[in-house]
Amino acid sequence: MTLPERTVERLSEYRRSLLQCLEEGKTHIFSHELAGLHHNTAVQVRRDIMFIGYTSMQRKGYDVRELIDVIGDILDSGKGLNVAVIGIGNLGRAVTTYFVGKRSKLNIIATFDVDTTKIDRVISGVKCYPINRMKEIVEANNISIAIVTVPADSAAEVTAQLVEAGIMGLMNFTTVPLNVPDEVYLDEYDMITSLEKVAYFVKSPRN
Amino acid sequence: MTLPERTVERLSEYRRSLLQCLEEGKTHIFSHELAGLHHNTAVQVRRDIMFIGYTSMQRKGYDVRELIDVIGDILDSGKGLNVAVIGIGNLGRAVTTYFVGKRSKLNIIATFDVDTTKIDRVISGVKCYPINRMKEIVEANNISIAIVTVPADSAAEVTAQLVEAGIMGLMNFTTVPLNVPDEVYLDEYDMITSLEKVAYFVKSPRN
DNA sequence: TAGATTGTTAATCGATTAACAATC
DNA sequence: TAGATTGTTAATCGATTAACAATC
Repeated sequence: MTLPERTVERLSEYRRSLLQCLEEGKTHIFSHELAGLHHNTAVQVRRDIMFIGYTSMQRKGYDVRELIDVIGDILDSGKGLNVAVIGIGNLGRAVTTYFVGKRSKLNIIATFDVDTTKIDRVISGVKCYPINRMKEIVEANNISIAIVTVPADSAAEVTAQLVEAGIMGLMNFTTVPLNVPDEVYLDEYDMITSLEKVAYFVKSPRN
Repeated sequence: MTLPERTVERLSEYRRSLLQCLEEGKTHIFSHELAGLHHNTAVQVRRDIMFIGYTSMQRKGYDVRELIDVIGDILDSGKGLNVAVIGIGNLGRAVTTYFVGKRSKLNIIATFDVDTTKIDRVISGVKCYPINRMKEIVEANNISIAIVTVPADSAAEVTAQLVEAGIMGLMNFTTVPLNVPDEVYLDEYDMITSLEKVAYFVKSPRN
C-alpha cells in the first residue's frame, strides 16, 4: 500500500520536529501541538498518523520516540539508500553540505563534475569523481538516487547517463524539465517558478 | 480573480519554454507540443491557457510571442518586484547567481549576512549588507520579497525582522518551518523532505 | 471535405476538512 | 463525571481528465 504523496512529505517534516522534541526531553506530543509546529491542523496530523497505523497513548498524546520509529519504518528502507550529487557548483555544494551529517538513512557518497580541477576534491567529506566514471561508480557503490545540479545545457545528457547507469530516483534542480523512463521516479524543483509564484501571490493575495 | 496555484506554476514553466522556442525561431506552438516539453497533457495546457483568457490562432497553434506577453501580464506586476537574499552561504550564493541575469521582472537587489567579512562583498553584481541594516535597506529599496537561506537556528529571528521590515512574500529554504502573519505569502521548500520523498517512492513505486 | 486542433462543460480523482462516536 | 483527545467516516474542496461540439 502506497501513501499519498503529501502525507509522505508531512511525515518527513513531522519526524524532524519530533527529533527536535526528543532532544528537548519531550516524551509525548498531542496532535494539535505537532500541527502547530507545521502549517497544519490537528485533524490532518491524526489522519496522516492513521495512515501509518500508529495509535497513541490515549489521552497523553503520541509517544515521541515510538512515533519517530514508526515513521522511520515507513520512510527509510531497511539499510538506507545511497545518493550522488551531480554537478558541484554553488548549488551542488550547498546541497551536499546540507545533507551530510544529518542523521539519516540517505547517504551522499559521491559527487560528480566535468571540471577536472574539481576531481578528487572532497566536499563535506564526499569525494568528487569525473563524470565519465559515473556508471562505474554508481554501480560499484549501489547508488540509487541522484541530485542533479548541473547547468541547464548539460542536464539532458547527464540524465541519460544516469538512467543508463541504473539510477532509480532523480531530483532535478536545473531550470529545464528532464525526461526519464516511467520506472524512474522524478522530482522536479524549479526555483524560478517558485519565486514567480511568490511574486504572483504577493500581488494578488488569495483573498 | 486569482488563478489556481498549480496553474500559476505551470504558466511560469511554459513561459520559459516559450522563450526558448522564440530563440529557436519557432513562431507558433500546438498545445500538445507545449505539453510534451513539460510532464503534462495537451488538455492541461489548454485549460491553463483558457484561465488566462488567451485564444490561439485556430489551427496554427498559439502565437509564441503573444502567449509570452499574455503570461507576462498575469505573472509580472507592472514594474517588477524587488527581492533580497538573506544569508549568503553556498545556497544563498547559488540562488543569487541563479536569478541574476535571467531576464525577469524580479530583481535581486540586495543580499544580507551576519558574517562581517562578507559585508560589502558583491556576489553576481549584488551587494551584501549587514543584517542589522535590513529594515533600512528594505524600505529604501522597496524590497517586497525575501529568500531566506540562513542556518536553521537564526531562521525565526531573521523572519521576524523581515516581517517587521514590511516584506510581503517569503521563500523559505531553511530546514525549519517559519511563522508569518496571514498577509505575508510564504512558500516553504524543504530539500530534506523532497529527498526523503524520492527515497520513499523509489522503494515503493506508485504501482 | 476529412482531419487536426481548440475551448469548455461535466465527470473523476486525490487530498483536506467537518462531524462525531469512542476512549481515557 | 466532564473535558480533552483520539481514530475514522462522510462531506467538501481543488485540481485533473474525459468527452465533445465548434472551428479552420
